[in-house]
Amino acid sequence: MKIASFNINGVKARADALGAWLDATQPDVAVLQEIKSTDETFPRALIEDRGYNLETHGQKGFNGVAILSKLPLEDVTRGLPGDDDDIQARWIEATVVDRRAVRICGMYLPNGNPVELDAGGQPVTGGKYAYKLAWMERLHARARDLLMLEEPCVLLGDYNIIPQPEDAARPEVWREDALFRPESRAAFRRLLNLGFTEAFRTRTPGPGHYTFWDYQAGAYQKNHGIRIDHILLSPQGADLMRDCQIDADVRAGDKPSDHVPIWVELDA
DNA sequence: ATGTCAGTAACGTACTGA
Repeated sequence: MKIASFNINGVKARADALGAWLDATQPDVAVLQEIKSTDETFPRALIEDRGYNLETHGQKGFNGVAILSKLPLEDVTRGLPGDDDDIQARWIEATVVDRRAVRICGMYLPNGNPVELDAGGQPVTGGKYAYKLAWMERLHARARDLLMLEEPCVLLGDYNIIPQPEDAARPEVWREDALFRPESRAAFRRLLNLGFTEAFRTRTPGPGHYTFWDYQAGAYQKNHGIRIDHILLSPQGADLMRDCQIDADVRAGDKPSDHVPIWVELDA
């Protein structure tokens, strides 16, 4: 079972690029982020005409996530638990059953910029950085509950976290950014420390592997990228891993997203 | 040195969020 994540930066603006990638890569399951579309205005035919089932969790103008799958999507839930007042569309879950049942959790983790800290160095309440860190607390709680099921589970998407200096071409540029601040990286480590495996790094160590390049200043041509899209596997999921790759060449296509897909192949 | 893009409100173009 090939399971992919792709921040497409606007599904309606990305019809050609998304269609071409689906045709070329043929994932069994894919999660999308930043669809920037409501459920009603999502271009469903783009997905369904290729034989995929589709579940969306959209929002007008920004954010928005979706899951598509060649097999049926079961037990679909929308929204990250833990804050009923949070209206941002950033989380969707579904179960896909082939030889094994796999729980798929697609996320668009908050960016968190600008970083606003008070005189004591604490994130300012109501600010975007505080929202990011609070969202990661809720993610930790959900991830802990999912681990207790002791089943193959995949948490994937745009984490908006640069885990280590080698995950940025120029880490010094990101030092004070919400994607690389110590609090953000510590929250990501706490997630891993629950017992999840970061799929890409079990197979490909070292610098130079990125999933995002800014549209500005020729970042892709200079390979000034960052690795912020990740796939985390529960222990039962990690047992099944066969491969994990970043489709970096997608960034060189026509009208590309600023992110590229990352995928994992499970023996499931 | 600078450099972009998608979507909104609204039909110009400034604004938001990345």
